[in-house]
Amino acid sequence: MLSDFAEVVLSYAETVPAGRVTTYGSIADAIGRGSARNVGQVMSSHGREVPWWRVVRANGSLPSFLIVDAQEHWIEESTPTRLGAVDVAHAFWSGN
DNA sequence: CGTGTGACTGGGC
DNA sequence: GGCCCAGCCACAC
Repeated sequence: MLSDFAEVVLSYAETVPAGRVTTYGSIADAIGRGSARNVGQVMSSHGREVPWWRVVRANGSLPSFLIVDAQEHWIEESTPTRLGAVDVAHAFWSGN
């Protein structure tokens, strides 16, 4: 059973288009609930059901145990990256 | 109801 | 560039 909060976070993640990314803090901001940490917690427990590689840290990175898999997706979706992390300045998606 | 926890973040040094 | 720290807030105990 997912909490309402988790459901909102996951559905937002689903709306991020391929080749683009959004950040933990931005999601919390966009949905008007919780904080970046909460979003991270949701991704930790339920991220497997959504395109989790399109949800990154504010600096474009992800925790080490995911970075390798994420890079494969980024390459496949032509997401702009730089030094192994997403180039947030170019790939950031604000819900538009 | 109090505490601890965390795929986080921005600021200070 | 890096490290440390306080603030953040939903959730499980």
